[in-house]
Parts: sequence; structure tokens; C-alpha cells
Amino acid sequence: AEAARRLAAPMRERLVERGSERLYDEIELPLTAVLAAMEDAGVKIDTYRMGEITARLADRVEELEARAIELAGEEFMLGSTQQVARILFEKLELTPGRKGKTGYSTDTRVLRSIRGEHEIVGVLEEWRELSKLINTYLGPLPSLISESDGRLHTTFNQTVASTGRLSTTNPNLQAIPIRTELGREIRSAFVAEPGCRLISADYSQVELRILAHVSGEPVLREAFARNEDIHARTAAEVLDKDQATLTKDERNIAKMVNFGIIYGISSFGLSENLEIPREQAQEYIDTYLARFPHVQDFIERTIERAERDGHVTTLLGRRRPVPEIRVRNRQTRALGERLAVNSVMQGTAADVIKVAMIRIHDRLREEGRAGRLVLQVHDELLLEAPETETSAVRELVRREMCAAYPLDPPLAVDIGAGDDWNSAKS
DNA sequence: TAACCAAGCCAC
DNA sequence: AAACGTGGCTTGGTTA
Ligand SMILES: Nc1nc2c(ncn2[C@H]2C[C@H](O)[C@@H](COP(=O)(O)OP(=O)(O)OP(=O)(O)O)O2)c(=O)[nH]1
Ligand SMILES: [Mn+2]
Ligand SMILES: [Mn+2]
Repeated sequence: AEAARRLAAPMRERLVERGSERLYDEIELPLTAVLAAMEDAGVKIDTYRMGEITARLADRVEELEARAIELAGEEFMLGSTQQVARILFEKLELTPGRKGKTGYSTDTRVLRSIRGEHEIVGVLEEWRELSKLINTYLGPLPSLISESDGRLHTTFNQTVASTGRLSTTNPNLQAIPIRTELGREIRSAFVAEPGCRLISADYSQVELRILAHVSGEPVLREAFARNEDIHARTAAEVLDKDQATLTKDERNIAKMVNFGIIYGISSFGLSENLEIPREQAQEYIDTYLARFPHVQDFIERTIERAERDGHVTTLLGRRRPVPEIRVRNRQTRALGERLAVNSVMQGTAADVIKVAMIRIHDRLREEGRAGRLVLQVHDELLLEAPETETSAVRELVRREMCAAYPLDPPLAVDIGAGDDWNSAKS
């Protein structure tokens, strides 16, 4: 306690010197109480639903394991990437792909590319998906439920991510599955108390909007003014499909393409991710950036600033040191350029949602609501509220999230409510 | 036995 | 030679 007391003055001075005093006083410090309340609230888990899924999957996983061993003609550990590589690429002589430090890679993309070569590959793919979900979610989560209130409590870390994002641990409730059908089933086991609803509010295309604002790119701004969905538009272009016929998966691929290109992906990386030729990938990158000339300018200016100052700052004055950008090693320097650009958008998004959280928490208490914040997932807030309050809380949340920081184009939020987290998001 | 690393994969 | 960014968890395999 004595040490903390003596450190206070020098730390305050450092805040002033770095221009981060308001960020600390008006955001980070008040946020601590909000996070404490959220940790304390926790979230309700439908253990019966989880149990049902587990029961269904346990048999299937054993079946897959036995089948894989049968097809391999020997016992091996399906969880050992080294043993899997030996079976696939030495014993069965399938086509090896990329290599890592320890030998041939056996990751999802490699397996997908050799799926047609041997029956065992599909078995391994399904085993990977199921065992991941069982061992990371279905098994551990129910056992972490508190004895005293029957709810699941995470820990929010305010000082881990270098961009200013939050992170959660033990358990990490910011990485609950949603991509696959089975994943969505697991998510639907996150439920509201009887008589309550879960409300999910997620910023729309948040880092793209921030990019449009900070770069001033008119093409991007006008697109948002017309209420366009850039992720969907990219999906339609890249996959050569009608926007109306896109699946969630396809829009998610486009999300990766959009952010990848903005944050400096190479033609190699994009071609790997999209499984297309490098030339085509390079063409995408070129056309994309050419369409948004002000974005290119912004990227260049951000890199120059990072070189000059040794750091970048967000809209609300958060600093990210970028020492990488001044070293001689060109690989490290290139890394520094990419994270300088990324930190501005990711960090600003983190600033913005933190402001919204503080205001929502305060407003709910002022209005005497029972509705409360439960989780934050980077650009999403999950709340739990009595059914009677749902529509009022919904509007309060939308208002505060959109108004947290005025941007051009303005922030937009997708909100839904439901009995569980999955239905609240759809 | 505990601590660490690499690979892999969940999310944003 | 490397080649979007931010995290955390589990596993197998290795070291202290
Ligand atoms: N660099 C990078 N950032 C990502 C990636 N995925 C998500 N993010 C960041 C940027 C997103 O704006 C932000 C929030 O993620 P979301 O899944 O909510 O996507 P976003 O808000 O862009 O679109 P949405 O309209 O909510 O579907 O997280 C990624 O693959 N790479
Ligand atoms: Mn979003
Ligand atoms: Mn989101």
C-alpha cells in the first residue's frame, strides 16, 4: 500500500506527459467498476442443454477415433500433430503442404486440400472439430459454474492487449463458438434467467467505419451513407454471387478479406486464405486499394507518424508504442508498419465501446433498471434484462452505443433480443 | 512434477 | 525470406 502511494504522483506525471490523463480519468478508471459489476453478474448456462450436446458428441468422437486408427492401420494419438503428419505424409504418402518448424503442417487448410485423397482425412477433420468443442467448451464450462449463484463468471483483463482491447480469461467468454452449426448450439446454452431476455448489441462493420472517418475516404463514407454493407459487397464481388444469396460463411470470408487488405496482407497470404492463385490475389489487393485512394494516403501518413514519433494514437488519445518500426530488420519493420495501422482502428474501436459501457452502466442505474451488462466481446455488448424492460433497455443501449463517439460516417449497431445468446444475435 | 514451447483453433 | 491484426485454451512433446 505504501509503495502504491509513493508511485501515484510519478505515475500521474507520466499520464500528463503522454497526454493520456483524460483517457485514464474519464475512461479506464471509471471502467473498472463497470467490469467488476459484470464479473459479479456472470451469465447463466443451460447445463441441461450442454449435457445433451455432450452426450450426443461423446459417442461420435469415440467412433471417429476408432475409425481413424483402423484406417491408419496402427494406434496413434489423434491429438498429436506430429503423429498425424507421420501417418498422412509418410505412411499413406498423401500430398504434403506447408512445413513448420517441426515438419509438415496438418492444419485445417492442409486437410481440406487433401480430403479427396484418403478416407482418413475427413475422419480427422470431423474429430478435430468435435474434440475442440468438447474439450474447450462442453467439458470445462459447466464445471466452472459458481456454486453460490449457479452462474458462470469470467475475469476481464484491462491491461493485456496492446491496442486497448479487453481480454477475458478463465473462462475466455470472448471466444464462444458461432461459426458452425454445432458452435451455435453451444452458444445457445448461454441463456437468460426465467422472465428475462438477453440483448446483444454489435457495432456494424466497426473498424471499416472508423477507417472511413479517420481517412476521410469519400467513397467509403458515401457507401456507408447509402447504408451499404461493405462486407457483403466484397463477398459478392470476390465470390461472384448476388448479394442477396450470400451465406453468413461467405460474408465472414469477405470480412477477413476486407480487414486483411487494409491491414497489409500480402498476395501470398490472401491467396492462401482464399485458395486462389497469387496473381488473382494481387489483383484483388490492387483494385481494392485503388478504389479507396484516401485510405492509401492514411496508411502512408500513419506509418510516417509512427516512424517519427515511435508510437501511434487512437481518436481518444490512447498510445501504442511501435518500436518495431525503427529497427533495421526489414521483417520486423514491416510488422511495425502493419501494427501501427491496425492499432489506430482496433484501439479506437476499443475506446469507443468503453465509453458506451460506462454510460450504459450509469444510465441503467440512474433509471433504476434491473437490466445489466453481462459481457463485452470487443464490439458487442451482451445484456440481461427483465422482459418488461427489454424494449426500453434496447433503445437505451442503441442510443448510447451510437452516440459514444460521433463519427462521419456515424456508428451503427445491430441489436437483437432472445432467450439465449444465439437467438439474440440472429 | 512443473514450466515451457509449438501447433492448432476458438473468437473479435 | 517473409508475407492482415488482437486475444486465450488445449494438446503433445520437451526441458528444468
Ligand atoms: N484485422 C482483423 N480484424 C478483425 C478480424 N475479424 C474481426 N476483426 C475486428 C474488426 C471488426 O470490425 C471488429 C469486430 O468484429 P465483427 O465480427 O463484429 O465484424 P464487423 O463489426 O466488422 O462486422 P459486422 O457488421 O458486425 O458483422 O473486429 C480479422 O480477421 N482481422
Ligand atoms: Mn461488429
Ligand atoms: Mn462483433
